[in-house]
Amino acid sequence: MPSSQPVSSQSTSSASKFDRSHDEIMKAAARLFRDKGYAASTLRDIAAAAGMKAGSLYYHFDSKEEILDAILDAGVRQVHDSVQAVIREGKEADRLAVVSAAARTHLTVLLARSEFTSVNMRILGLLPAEIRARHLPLRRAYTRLWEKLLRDAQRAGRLRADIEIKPLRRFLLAALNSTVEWFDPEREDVDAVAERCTGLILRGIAPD
Amino acid sequence: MPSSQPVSSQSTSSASKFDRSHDEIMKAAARLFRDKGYAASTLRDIAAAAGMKAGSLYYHFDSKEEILDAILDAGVRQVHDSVQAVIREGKEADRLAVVSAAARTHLTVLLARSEFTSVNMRILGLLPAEIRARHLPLRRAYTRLWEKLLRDAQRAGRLRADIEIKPLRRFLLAALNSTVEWFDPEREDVDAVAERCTGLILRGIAPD
Amino acid sequence: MPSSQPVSSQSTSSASKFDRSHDEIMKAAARLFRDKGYAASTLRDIAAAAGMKAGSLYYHFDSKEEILDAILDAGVRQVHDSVQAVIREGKEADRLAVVSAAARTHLTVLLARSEFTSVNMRILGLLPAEIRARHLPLRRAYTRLWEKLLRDAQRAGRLRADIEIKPLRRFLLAALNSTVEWFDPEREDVDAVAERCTGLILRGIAPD
Amino acid sequence: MPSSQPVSSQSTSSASKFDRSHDEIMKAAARLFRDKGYAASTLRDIAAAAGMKAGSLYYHFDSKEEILDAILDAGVRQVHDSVQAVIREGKEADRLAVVSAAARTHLTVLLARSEFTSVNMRILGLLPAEIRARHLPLRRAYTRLWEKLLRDAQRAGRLRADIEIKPLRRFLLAALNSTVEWFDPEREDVDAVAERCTGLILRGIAPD
DNA sequence: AATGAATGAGAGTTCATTCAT
DNA sequence: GATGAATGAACTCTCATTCAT
Repeated sequence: MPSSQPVSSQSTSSASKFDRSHDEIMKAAARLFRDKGYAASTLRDIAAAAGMKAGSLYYHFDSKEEILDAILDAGVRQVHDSVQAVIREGKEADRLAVVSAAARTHLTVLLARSEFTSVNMRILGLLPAEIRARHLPLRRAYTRLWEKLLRDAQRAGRLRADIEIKPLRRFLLAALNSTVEWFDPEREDVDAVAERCTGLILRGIAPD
Repeated sequence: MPSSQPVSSQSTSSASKFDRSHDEIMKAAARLFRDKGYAASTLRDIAAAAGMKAGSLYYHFDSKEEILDAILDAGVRQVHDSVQAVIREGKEADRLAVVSAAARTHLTVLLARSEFTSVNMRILGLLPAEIRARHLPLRRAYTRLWEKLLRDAQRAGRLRADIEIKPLRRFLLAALNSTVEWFDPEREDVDAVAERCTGLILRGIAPD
Repeated sequence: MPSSQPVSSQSTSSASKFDRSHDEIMKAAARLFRDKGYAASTLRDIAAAAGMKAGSLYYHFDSKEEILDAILDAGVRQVHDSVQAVIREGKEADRLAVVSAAARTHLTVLLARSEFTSVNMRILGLLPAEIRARHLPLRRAYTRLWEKLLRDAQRAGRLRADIEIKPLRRFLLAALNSTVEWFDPEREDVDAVAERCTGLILRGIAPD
Repeated sequence: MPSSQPVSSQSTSSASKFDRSHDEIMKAAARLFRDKGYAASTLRDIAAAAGMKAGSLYYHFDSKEEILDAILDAGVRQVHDSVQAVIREGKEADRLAVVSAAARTHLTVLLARSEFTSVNMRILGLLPAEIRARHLPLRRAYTRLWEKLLRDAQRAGRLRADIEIKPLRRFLLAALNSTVEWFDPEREDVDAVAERCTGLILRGIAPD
């Protein structure tokens, strides 16, 4: 049962000590989950990375799984909301340009803005079915957002007509998410990567 | 120190008892590692899936890590050799057609032929740096194979001239590998998927 | 790398909970190691004897071997310091009387005062060379203490002149240590045993 | 229930393959038990040292414990018989000289002639009470042999009158056995060691 | 709000033992 | 006579979790 406690992306100084620790834990856990996976990340690791001892985590979360839930939840919410905003803003624009903008946004949130979104993309598929199931509804909402976007583009004649939407959406998002595997924020620029990726997705590799 | 004991893809009845058990263990472990990750897969799980008890695994492997090493090694070797063969056969053919064929082969091995290749693609990035390092040389050989293939195509004018090879290779392989996340062998046809993927990669989603 | 945390011989009520448990574990382990050997003593045995569960030992020690190290270290330190004190006090006394007093002290520490010293004497020789090597320096310091003591006595003409020091020291200490094999604190008096032993060592069994 | 299969001290070429393997196992096991203790010596180690595989041991012995029993048994029997022979030969001789000869013989068997005797001296005290109990009768026979020898010497006025026999026997044998801890056959001569030891035991360390 | 100290379940691993070949 | 292959029990060790302080 993922809940939607608003995760303060930047722990403002006005936030309570509780909220700050809460965020610290989630960020620390997210980084570990993303880098080593859920099972391989111990609560002692997480606590240490958050500047406390393992037992203290239980003041903020009821279990390791609850930390994971909070992270997964926040991660999907963040891309979803960001991409939805872009789509809304693009109401009048060229449909293909919106697809392109949405892809760029997805990549930006994934690679630069949220430590939570990348956790989703990287480890959700490896988690126990039971946990995954809890997060399906939210994921579905996001995939439906994309399928609608793509269907609109196709209807507007801005997408190759012979492409089936659902498989396309799957491939498209998976391809975007796969950047997580090799992207290194210290060596690369998110915008440049986004530009390249969308370019490839729109026009492919073959010469015209 | 990954070694290259040839893993008999199908345990023939002629193989010794040792070889059959050895293969059974590797396959069982590969399936579990791919589905739940390395840390979350227990030796008891693996043994049960291979039809034996946990202690018996040690007659065949010295440690859990050694099982992993054998799997990762076999997985890379298999795609590498398959794709290399395709490239060799395509000596005279159109360079872009060879890229397309290589992609199809990569996908086929990944999704249908080898239980070991998919383990690589799915969990290598989550493994401890120390383990990952052991398998880097082999991975490098495979990525170099692709980069050469792509560079040749570009020189032949069969690839958009403005694309940088290394980032392209990264995105291309990651995109192909991402199919592992959603591909369901019981509901989909590998060839159809390969066709769609290569189509998208070659020409993109935008209408001409 | 044996360290020298002072082991409180009697866990005073003023000691912290940690220190009390730490000592309890060392004492329990020492008794078991001495009676059954290192390999035959399980962590469950030790934990039970110390009033806790196996896993809890790891809050106090990093491994079974570390417990052993701490015990061996404490054991040698205790005889060494006790005997050294006796030698210092005997500065002015008859050299042979000091040897005799040192032997008595060695026996007293070994049989009555320290649960750690007897572990050394009984199982050190059976431990893996690697472990033994770690404790050699400390052992050496103790044997040198005795050799100096004996040499001084010989120079003072209080020891048969034809005896070689090193072999004597070896035989002497081994003979004293061998009492551990049969001494039963419930049936015998340490002082009486010490008296008999030193008598035999000084004058032998033959009538004058 | 220790049995008395005659252990061929030197595997004569006339011995059957069975007997040779049987002896090989006992010797290999004895060396390991003496050097590392019973619990720390694995059947795989023993088998390897005897030139076979673990499972093969069961063709010769029913269990690890049975190997131990055979070794302990043979060890005591050997010193017992050797010392008894010396005593018999010394019927007419000076009682103290016989004690001295017995000690020399004990040391020779212990350090040079039998790989089985030293096992007894080194690890019997660490074994489970249940095993130890099985070998008590034989040990008793040996200690009684010595006590009689010493009592005779004392009655003949060749032993200090104020010495109690039983404690003396305990100390004497333990002291002799303690040589096992430091004796190195490659660096020392058994006879020389025996000479020194008996000298010390007879006359002590103090000058006359 | 956090920690020190402990726990119990289960992890990877070892090993005496078995048995078909 | 001996081995290859397996087993089950028990080992050392890890970890999520608890709770008094």
